This record gives sequence, structure tokens and C-alpha cells, in this order.
Amino acid sequence: MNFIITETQQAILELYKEEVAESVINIQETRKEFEGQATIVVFPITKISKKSPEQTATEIGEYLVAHVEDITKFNVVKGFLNLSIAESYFLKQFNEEVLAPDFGLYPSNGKKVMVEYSSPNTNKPLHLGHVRNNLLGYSVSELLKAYGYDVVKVNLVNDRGIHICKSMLAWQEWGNGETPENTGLKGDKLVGNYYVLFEKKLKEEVSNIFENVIVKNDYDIFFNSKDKESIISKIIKYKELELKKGTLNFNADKNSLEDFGFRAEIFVEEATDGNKLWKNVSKCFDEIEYAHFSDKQKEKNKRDIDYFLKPFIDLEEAILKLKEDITDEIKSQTFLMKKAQQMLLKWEQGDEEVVSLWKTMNEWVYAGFNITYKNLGVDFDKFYYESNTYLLGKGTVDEGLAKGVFFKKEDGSVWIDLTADGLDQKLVLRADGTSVYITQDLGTAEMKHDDFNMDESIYVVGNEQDYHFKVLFLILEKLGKSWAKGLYHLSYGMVDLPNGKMKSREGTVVDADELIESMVTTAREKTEELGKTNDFPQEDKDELYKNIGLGALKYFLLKVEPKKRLLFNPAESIDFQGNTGPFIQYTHARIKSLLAKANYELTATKPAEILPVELEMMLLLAKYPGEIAIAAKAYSPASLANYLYELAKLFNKFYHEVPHILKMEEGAEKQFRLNLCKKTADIIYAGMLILGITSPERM
RNA sequence: GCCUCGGUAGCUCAGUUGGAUAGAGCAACGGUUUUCUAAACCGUGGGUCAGGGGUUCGAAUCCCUUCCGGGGUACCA
Repeated sequence: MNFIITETQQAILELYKEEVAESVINIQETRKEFEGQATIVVFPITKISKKSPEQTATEIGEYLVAHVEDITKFNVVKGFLNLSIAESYFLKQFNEEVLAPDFGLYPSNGKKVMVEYSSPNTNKPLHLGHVRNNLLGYSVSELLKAYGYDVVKVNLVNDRGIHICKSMLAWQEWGNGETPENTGLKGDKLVGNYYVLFEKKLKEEVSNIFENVIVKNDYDIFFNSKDKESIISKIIKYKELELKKGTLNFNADKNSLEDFGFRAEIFVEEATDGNKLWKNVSKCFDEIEYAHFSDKQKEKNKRDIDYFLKPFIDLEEAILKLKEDITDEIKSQTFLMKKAQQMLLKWEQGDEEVVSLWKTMNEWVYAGFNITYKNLGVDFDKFYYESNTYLLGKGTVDEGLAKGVFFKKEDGSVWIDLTADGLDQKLVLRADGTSVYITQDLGTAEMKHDDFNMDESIYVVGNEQDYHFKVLFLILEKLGKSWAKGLYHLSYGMVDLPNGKMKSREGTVVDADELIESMVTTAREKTEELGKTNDFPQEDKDELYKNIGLGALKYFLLKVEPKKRLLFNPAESIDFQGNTGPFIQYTHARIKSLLAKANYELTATKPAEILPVELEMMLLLAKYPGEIAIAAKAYSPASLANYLYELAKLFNKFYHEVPHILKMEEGAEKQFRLNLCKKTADIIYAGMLILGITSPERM
């Protein structure tokens, strides 16, 4: 409907003798409660017309109806000019554009984009957080393909480092020769178990030492510590504060405490006994309902309580912080950590035994990951491994020093000063010449560009790394890399559980494989409850349940804007009704069944009459290519997902409103309706594939 | 402390470059099937768009500020 803009510009030129930019003409869809399909917001034009909004709208409306064939009527509501467009215009568009075989397909734009996603660590199985990453990365790749890009999907596997050594060491120590084969465990699960075991044993060792240090004043463990004095003074301070905590009494005004009722006193008792953190006591007070108080009174009580609690909370925080510092130092001095460090060193030196174990265990993990990837339906064109890239970037550091972008401190460490850009000073190379995280990312970025010479590069990584990528891209820009401006961090929010984030320590991690399996099971149960697949062969059933289960999961994760964190409640299964994947899949299957029965063939027709719902459908279908463009430009499948839902919803309305299509007389009306059905199915199918979801023919 | 991202119905989420009376789904309640798949459709109730101030003809959207939550914060990756 771009013609409306140019025609309106013309109208303004004729009426008010002024040329205006396109941006002045603000066109939107007419709201359902008014007549028309397109609405011009005339407020900005009143500055030119020097007339009231109503008068301006009327004048432009009159001009457009008189001069533009496809604009048949207009009405004015306040400053809004609602235009009725001729049905013939939409029908022509539908017949010539929407029904064309290449509708919604973008030709190659000649640009290459790399999408890096997944990037797992090889010490743990994939969990829900990875699932969001994988689905997002895959979908964005498909989206950009659909928009005309040449896409390279890349997985940069973090297969080396101390965390891998932890699994290896634990397996060596306590593994008894377990393998995926002799245990029947998936390789990634087996290796993950040993990582967890290492952390458990480490924790035991640390807490033993901590007891020793505190009770027996045995500081030998810190003999090799870099900053021995500081750590010992922290221990002394810690003991002091612990003593102080024992003598600090809760002196809150008994009256104000009583106002909160007996529960409040219990909270305080619990905290005094050390069974509850003081900072949680404050939160507990928030939860008490005291309906008989006025808001003012509540606020005052809250202030009073917080005032009394503050010394306790402050003391508690100081103690916890000290304890953390001390245990961190102890950790680095433990037997287990030292052994793991030694192993890492051996790995770096290419020690045969260590490297061979590393290879074996990584193979186990890859075999496990491949199963998960296959079940998720994601794939990659190229794998990079950090074991090959971790030494990269030192050349870039030299380059930066030569160009004067980096500087060297007295101790020999290399830095970049980004304070002028509102960031900090950032270390890029340690004094001993070893890399930090960003060193290798600098080098890897360069290598990836050398390998593929892409125009754009997208990193699908969680938002906890926003700062890292900001710095990374800025450094590359300052180094004068022409391709740096094509780098983009597709940052997404964490997946939260009802009680906060997933914590492996608390066993609340939602395992990817288990999640997929439970979705498929739920799909089976729901489908069989409906009795829809009784006549399906077993093979088809299995495939269908997988499609529906994964359809529900993928749609659930992708319909939410990437940057927003999203909430997943494992206790409630993901819905299959309403705004869900299965609803859209169902709509597709419904249409496919209809078309099969109708012996449908695509031909353009001109029906004598078009119903409002049919007009709505033509409009919505025509929007598809634009929706691809919007989603691709925003690197966000979410808007596409919502469009597909709108389309499915509208189709179901249409399906209920029109008389039974199959029973209609052969002719233009029937053909037209079937055309609408066919294109709806096509778009749902294509769009859902971009989301990584297969729409079944029957369900 | 500083930086950053969020806060929209009981719950999960939409809401375009600022545009009309802020929309869906779930949950609740009521209705629709002799007829193309009821995983559907139609209806009812439900809102201080976190609070306050500002810019504007017009603010959920832009600016300032406060509160709440997540994340980051110089040698972990």
C-alpha cells in the first residue's frame, strides 16, 4: 500500500503547495472498529495545512478519493483519516503476488553472515539455558537464510581448560573404568557426573581445611599464597566478626516487633540461632499480612524493622564476604585443585597420557551432544574447538601494541584504556604472556573472518556477557578492522525457574534430554487422549509426537523476545492450546486435510463477493514477506512467531464463519476460499520451519 | 558504589518510527458439534502499563528521578 504515501504527498503538494518527506506521512492499519483498511494520522500535516486536524483530514480524503482509483471512500475520526481501499486492489495483490510461487522468498542478497551459537563446555550435559541458545541460534540462521543471506552456522566448542581437567581427574581417581558402553549412560552425562563428583570432593576438602584454619589456627595451607599476609588478616577479621555476631542482641523495640505478630518473633529467633539469614528475615516481614494496619503504619513498621535489622544484615554480609574470600584462597591451595592444575599444564605440554584421556572423554561427550542436537533439530556447518584456538590472539596483541592501541604496564601486562568510551581499562594479556578470555576471542574473531570472509557475524550468547562483547567489538574497531562493524552480539536473557535461576548445586538444572523426552511424552498423552491417532501406523505416531512435543517447546521459547528473560515452570507442562506451537501445527493439519479432500489445484479467481474475514485474511497473508524482513532485521524470531499465531487464529475464525467449503458449488467462490486456505498452510509451514518446527500433515 | 537490561491483567507474554477506547493466551465463568479435525470458535469478568515529574496536539513507548528484580564490574571462561 505504498502508493498511499506518494499519493498523499501529491495531495499535500496540490492542496498546501508544500513538498513533504515520506516520514511525515504516518500510515497505520485502520482499527477494527472503524471503516477502512488504511489510516493516515494527520496531526503532523496540520503544521503544513495550518488547519484543524478534522479539516485537513477531510481535504486530503476528498483529494484522494477524487484522484486515486483504488481509494473508494474515507471517513474522519478526530485526527485520523480512514481510507477504504477497493477490494479489487487487494484481490489483484492476492492473485498476482500472494499466489505466486515465489511469494515470501527473498532472492540472494549476496551477503554472507556467520551465526555462532551453542558453544557448549565439554564437561557437562546441555540444559535448558543451552536449549534456548540452540533454538535461537538455529532459528535466526534460518531466518537470515530466508531473507537472502548466505549463512554459516558455527559452533565454537569449549573443549579445554581447568573444568575439563576436573572431570578427567575425578574419572581417573574414582572412575573404576566406567565408560558409556559399560554403564549405558550417555557420554555427556557420564562426564558430567564426574565433574559434579570433583566439585563435591573439592568442597569436602575445602570445608575440612576451613575448620582446621578457624579452629586450630593452622595456616600452613597458605604457605604458597601470593598474598599470605592479607589472607591471614582476613581470617582474623572473620573470627572477630563471628564473635561480635554472638554478642549482638536483637534490641528492636519489642512493641514494633509485636505489631508484626508472633511470626515475626519466630523469624528473629531463627536468625538468632543461625538457622536463617538476617537478610531473609527482612523479606519475611514483607510477606506478613497485617490487614488491620494502614499503609502508612505498614511503611513505618517496615522502616523501624529495617532500621533494627540493618546492623545484623551488614554484619552477616561482611562475614559471608570474608568467608568467600578465605574459601576461594583455600580452594586454590587444595590438593585436588593443584592436581587439576598440573593436569592442565601437562595437557598444554602435550603429555601423551593426559591428551589421550582428554580425547577419549571428549569423544564420549560429543557422541552425547550429537544425540541432543539431533533431537533438537539443530545443525552446524563448521565446528571450531578452543583446543585449537586458545593460543590465538597474541599476534593481535602485538599488532595493537605496534599501533599504539594497547599499552604495556611495568609488570609487562598489556592493557587497553577504554575509559574515553565509558568503559574501563581492560587487560588483554597477562604479565607472564598468557592469554585471558578476550585475548583468544580477538584472535578467533580474526581467524573466523579469514576463513569465511563474511560481511556480518552474530554471536548468540547470553546477556551475562554483554560487557565482554561490547569490549571485544570496540577493541577490534580500534584496531581498525574493517569488518568489526559487522559484528553483533545477539544477547538473550537467562531462563528462570519459578524460584530463581537454575543451580547445579541445588539440583534444579533442567536437563535438555529429559526436557525433550518429557515434552514428547506429554504430546503422546494429550494426542491419545483426543483419540486422533488411533489409525496411525506406529512409526507415524512416534514422528508426530516428537513434532508436537518439540513444536510446543520451541514455540514456547522462541515467541519471547530474545533479550527478555523467560520463566519456565517444570511443574506445569507447556500448554498445547491457545498461543502455542501445537495450535499452529493443528491449523496447518486442518487445512491440509481439507485441501486433500477438495482435490485442490491452485488457480487465481475473482469471486463476486468478499467477506470481511476474507479481506482480513488477504491482508494478513500479504504481510508475510514484510514479517520476515522485520524479524530478520531485528534478529528475532519472536515477531515471526507471533505473526504465525495471528494467522492461525484468523484462519480458525474464517473456518468457523464460512459455510462448509467442501460442500460448495464448484466455482470462483470455492476456489478463492481454497486459495486462502492453501496460502495460509504454505505460510504456516514455511514460517514454522524458520522456527525449526515441522508442521504435520495430519494430527 | 558504578554500568547495563528488565518491570504491561491472578499467571505467561504481544504492543511497529510516539497515535484513536492498551491486546492475546492460560486460569475462572457461560455458550457452540446430525454438517470440512472442538488442540477449535463465540461471549463475560479482570489494568494506577512499578511510582513520581517532564517533553508533546498526543506517552506503555522519548527524557529525568525513585523503587523492585536480573546480569556485569580490571588478570574465570
